[in-house]
Amino acid sequence: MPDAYDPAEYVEAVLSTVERIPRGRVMSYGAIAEYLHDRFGRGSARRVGSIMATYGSAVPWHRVVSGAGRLVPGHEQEARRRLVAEGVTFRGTHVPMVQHAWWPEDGESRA
DNA sequence: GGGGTGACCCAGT
DNA sequence: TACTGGGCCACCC
Repeated sequence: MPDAYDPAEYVEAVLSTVERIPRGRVMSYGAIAEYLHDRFGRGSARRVGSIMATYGSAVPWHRVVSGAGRLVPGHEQEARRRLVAEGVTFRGTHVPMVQHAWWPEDGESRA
């Protein structure tokens, strides 16, 4: 398909995806990149991280963690506080992804 | 146009 | 379990 790819649109997609993460669930940068890659044909975990660093403040950024379940660098305390309040369990300093990982098409009765 | 950088990820040691 | 190296891709000098 032709290049109908619009950078601003990709940013919107990332933010809107993060907003859809339910309370008590988390998504990794790589998962978001992979999910959006199906529609945009582009994108990488690094790009998602970069976008979150710039525009993340407008969305539930604490629900986005690394693939290994580590919290956002520089905001670990804040992120942990919010996640615990939402019922997320911790194993040491990281989130057990196998238990809390979420996927857009899963658990959401699509509108 | 070229090179450094980053809220990443995976495999190998 | 923790660290390292290579790959990745868009952004910013």
